[in-house]
Amino acid sequence: MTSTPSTRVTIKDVAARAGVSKGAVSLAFNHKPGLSEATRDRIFRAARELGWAPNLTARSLAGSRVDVVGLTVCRPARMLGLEPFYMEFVSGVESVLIEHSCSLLLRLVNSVEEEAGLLESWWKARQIGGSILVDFRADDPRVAVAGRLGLPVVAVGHPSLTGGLTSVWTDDATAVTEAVRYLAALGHRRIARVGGAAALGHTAIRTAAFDTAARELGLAGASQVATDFSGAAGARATRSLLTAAPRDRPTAIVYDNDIMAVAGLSVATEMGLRVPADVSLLAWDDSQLCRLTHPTLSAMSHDVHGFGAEVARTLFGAIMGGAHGSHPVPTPVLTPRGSTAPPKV
Amino acid sequence: MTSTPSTRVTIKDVAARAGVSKGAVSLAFNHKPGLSEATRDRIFRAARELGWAPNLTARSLAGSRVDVVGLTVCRPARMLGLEPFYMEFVSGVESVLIEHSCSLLLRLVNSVEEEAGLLESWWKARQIGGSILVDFRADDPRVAVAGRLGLPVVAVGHPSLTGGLTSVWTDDATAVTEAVRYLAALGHRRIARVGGAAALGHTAIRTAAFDTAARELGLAGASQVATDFSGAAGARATRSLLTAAPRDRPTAIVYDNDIMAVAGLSVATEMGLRVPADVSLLAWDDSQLCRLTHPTLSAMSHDVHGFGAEVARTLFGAIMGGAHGSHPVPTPVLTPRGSTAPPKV
DNA sequence: CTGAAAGCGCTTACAG
DNA sequence: CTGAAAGCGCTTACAG
Repeated sequence: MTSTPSTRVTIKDVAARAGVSKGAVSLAFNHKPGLSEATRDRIFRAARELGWAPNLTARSLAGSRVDVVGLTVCRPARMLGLEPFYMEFVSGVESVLIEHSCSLLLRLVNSVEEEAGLLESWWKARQIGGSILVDFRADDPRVAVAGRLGLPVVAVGHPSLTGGLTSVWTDDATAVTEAVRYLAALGHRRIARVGGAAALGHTAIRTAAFDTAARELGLAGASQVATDFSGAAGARATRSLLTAAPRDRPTAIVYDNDIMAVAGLSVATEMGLRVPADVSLLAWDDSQLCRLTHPTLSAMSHDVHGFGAEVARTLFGAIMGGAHGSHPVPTPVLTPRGSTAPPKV
Repeated sequence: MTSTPSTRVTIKDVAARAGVSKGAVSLAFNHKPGLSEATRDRIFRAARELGWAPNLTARSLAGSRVDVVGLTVCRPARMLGLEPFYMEFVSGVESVLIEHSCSLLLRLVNSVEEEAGLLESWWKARQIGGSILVDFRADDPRVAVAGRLGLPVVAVGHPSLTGGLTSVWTDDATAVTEAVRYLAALGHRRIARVGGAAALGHTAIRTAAFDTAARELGLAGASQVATDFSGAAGARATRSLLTAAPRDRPTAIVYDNDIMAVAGLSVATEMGLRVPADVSLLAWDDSQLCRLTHPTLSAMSHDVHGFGAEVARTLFGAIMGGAHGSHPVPTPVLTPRGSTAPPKV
């Protein structure tokens, strides 16, 4: 055991100890050809003995690549903690980053403008090699910024929102349609949707799809309301929907995430309505939360971890210069549980 | 508007445009004395016109500091998404980092050993200027690693767990004691605790405090069980507790987080028990989730965002070379809601 | 108050 | 298959 010297050991020390040049050490650690097996071994042994690892800062400066990818998230902090979606998404991203010894630079921001500015700073400061972009809005400023800078990105969102950037997306329109058809097939006619933040592109897509599906099925009693994704907003929306006269009241409600569905379930219970006998509830995203309620919540489920992994994989493609176009991931599928049933009328 | 040149602009270009040396530009951007107001202005104008920002990679190499702090989290990904605690904690950390233009490097890992190794890699690779350490275990290897490397850290955990590292901690023992006393004051004698992962130091502290409090109050029917913090485990533990014969069954249950309390509430409902008439439930951490259930959950509440902010502040102190010792943050306080009441016997 | 030079720790052609 | 040199974009003494 060699004790760690108090002064930092550098590539020079390793080269000296192995009896080679700095260049040779560099070749060995970057797995490049041009070294004999024996030399390579000597170098790695010397490095191990000295406890040396390449200084990634220096490597970035000298080379070109940066082993860090960015992720900015623009949602109120209080709400984020309650969206199981994000942490699962991040864990999926991480699972792929780790294979590339790459790290995730995370930042919570307050506006898309700030988000666009941060992207530019990070890129100009060479802090990131690429970035993941989520929560697209109409005319999102990040599209132009990424294009102008030549920043490698992967946009999480439908191609219609992400202006030609490389994208990975979920077919929300199809999923919403399936949700509505399922409830209609159970016999529901008055179906409501408690949607997410109206400013987000994917909310708009779901809203349009819901309208279309309701029209095609001739559902006169269909209605929608936008919220901010919070449990409190979901509760409020549900309360307002359920206080209508029984003959106008929806018999089924679809939610845009699962936290609002959980809140909606409480409201229904508190109002003395039985779920699913009096009202059916359908959640979205389907985290573990949906299996913790009573009754359990039916949901449109989604492999969020896998989604994150696919996004990371696509980003590496973009950084390497490949990966263009749009990459759909599997559409959320209906998972019926205890909160949906034919209406009892 | 100057269009952005396709080749990267550097400090040299800015210096040339402002008619000064690179050193002068450096002084200006680091807010160091030694430049006339006029020169400073010229430099900033030139930088703005060229759209230049310092390359942080080069700055780190040349200087000493690194504007990135690390955070490793060792919990199963699936569970993380459901712990509102983490995202709120991270958002608190971010709120302080932003003031220092500092970024957060996040990594999910699978073991403390991996965590300790990662810390060493990050530090040796000069990727971080310091790190936040959470979820301490008995004989945690990170204590030695941080000490040996001289890595500036702040350990989130009771001083008895963090081996002399600078620490920020919550007085869990006092909070547990308050929880037990409150339930006892309501008249409960058979109180159970559904704890978190046994391997974690703070779980051990809570377990010991619960035992002591129960003994001091002469609560013969007190019992505890360890879980993995997941809703599923919380549900299982609750079901097992509540299937006991009525005269042995606990009349109150304290949980180590709120997701398990939510799961416990469902189980009680599903078993036909009324909350709080038949059994009182007390959650921990108190995210928004506790206000979304029916009845709402009483909880030991905690400013998790503020906790994260304090941790980040302390870390900056440690990086600057100050900040030693242990820093307690406010103890969680009891927030009574609809899930606790005197036992109906 | 300012300029020229050395150096941070690597990588990358380019010679040998 | 290996070595010596230049350069990545900054900061920091050290002269002037």
